[in-house]
Amino acid sequence: MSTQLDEVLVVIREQILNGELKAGERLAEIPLADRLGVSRTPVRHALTLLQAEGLLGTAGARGYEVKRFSVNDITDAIEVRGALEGLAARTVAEHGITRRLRNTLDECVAGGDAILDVDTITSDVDTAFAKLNARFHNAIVEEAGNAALSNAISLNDKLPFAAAASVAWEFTTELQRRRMLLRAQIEHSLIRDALVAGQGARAESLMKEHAHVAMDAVRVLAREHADSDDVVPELSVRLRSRAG
Amino acid sequence: MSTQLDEVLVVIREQILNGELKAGERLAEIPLADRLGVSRTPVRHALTLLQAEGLLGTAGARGYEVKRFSVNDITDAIEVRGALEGLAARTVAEHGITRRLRNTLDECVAGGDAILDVDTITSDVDTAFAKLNARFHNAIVEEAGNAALSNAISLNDKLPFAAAASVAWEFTTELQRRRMLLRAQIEHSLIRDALVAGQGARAESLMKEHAHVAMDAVRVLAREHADSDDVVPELSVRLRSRAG
DNA sequence: CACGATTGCTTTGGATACATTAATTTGATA
DNA sequence: TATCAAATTAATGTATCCAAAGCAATCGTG
Repeated sequence: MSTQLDEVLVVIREQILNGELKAGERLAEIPLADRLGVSRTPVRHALTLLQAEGLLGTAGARGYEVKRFSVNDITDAIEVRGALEGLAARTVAEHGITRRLRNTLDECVAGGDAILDVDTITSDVDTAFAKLNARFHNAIVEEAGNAALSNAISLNDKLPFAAAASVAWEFTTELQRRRMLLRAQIEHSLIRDALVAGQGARAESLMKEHAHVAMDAVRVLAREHADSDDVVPELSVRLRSRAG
Repeated sequence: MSTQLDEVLVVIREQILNGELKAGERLAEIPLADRLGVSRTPVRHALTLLQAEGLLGTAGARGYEVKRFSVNDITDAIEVRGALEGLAARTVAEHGITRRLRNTLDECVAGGDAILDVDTITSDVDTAFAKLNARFHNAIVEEAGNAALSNAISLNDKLPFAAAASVAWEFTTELQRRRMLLRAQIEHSLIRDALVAGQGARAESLMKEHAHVAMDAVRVLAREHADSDDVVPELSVRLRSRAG
């Protein structure tokens, strides 16, 4: 069962991502509440939470405004994810991988091989790969069993395009898509190997390097907007909708 | 000017840390609001934020409860800080240290030398050192200029004893205190050197290792409670009050 | 004509009242 | 006596109302 607060939270997040709420735009409670058809109460609540998430900043002495995100802001957030997931990978390797995680990772790697064994990388393919990718990353983080780490990652994942689930991009050429997915798949396989072998330092550095797949993808997609703030809507239209 | 929400937030945080609100205790809005002399509105607001901070968990389908923190939870959070500050240090080293940061770090190191050049480490000494320590760490993180990173660190710092400012402990012996502070001071000096020399990998690994000072301190202080949950109040009485 | 102050309007923060949902207790039946 | 169901109670979620704090605009004065 979903409360109004949750819905408002989700809707505002989406509207920030798809550019319906523009960067720098001031968010007043009353217009928002009217537009969403609820009272000010859940809206106010949502705004403070979104500020805590880093999607909103304070607008002067009064009210909030949508934060601007440049390409650098996005790649910075992805690098943070790399550092955190790197710690997760090292922890898992040092504690010894469990049978359960081993199975999950094997499934993800095998599934990735199966998905990518096609002639042309259609948009369905990278949508499917995105799911596997998210499962792979989440499994490792959970297995680390570090609550503070999970906390930090889930906060970071709320920033635009920082989440590991954001791999499914609308690349312009099929070659780009293929190369990025193959690279990710190979790295997944290596990370699994390092975890199985208990190679903590190697797992960590592989995972940090692995974040560069997403960083490079963002840079390629946003090349022409490198210095501009507010590339979020631009990138959003190129992020395949992965509903369900 | 401080709003009611901010005050309530601070008060509840403190009461969780000093054990006035016990781990596992269920937090209902009305009693809390009564006790704090405000309405339910700011209390509800604060509770959701504290949940986002990781200090509260959900109690079944309804309401919140104070999270339990074991020694491992605390050291885990400190290790997360190490990973994040490690990234900050590497970033700063790779971008090249600014004159401004260089000055700040030099001041912190020199200040630490001066503070520690005494016959006996009184409790005032480590209180003073804690201030310098916080300044040292904050300066590096800020200089990295990564908003997502700052975000993640400030979230993590809200977990019990995870913040770099939590170095001032009530150790039982003067020898323990001296050894810990000297170790921290030496590492600060090395980190500064690595940053100045542009040695990114070294700065990162030094910073990660540096977090182990705090981890070790927590373990020593909480040795007798290693397995118990809810060591937070126990540690809190041993954390020197650093008001001002 | 310009600058400042006062007044009025807009907007946010807080409290209270109302509705809705979960939990607990009591009663009835097996 | 135990279990299940229904009803009552308690607590949460939402809306509206009230007060206080900014911001703007207009009017007055220098």
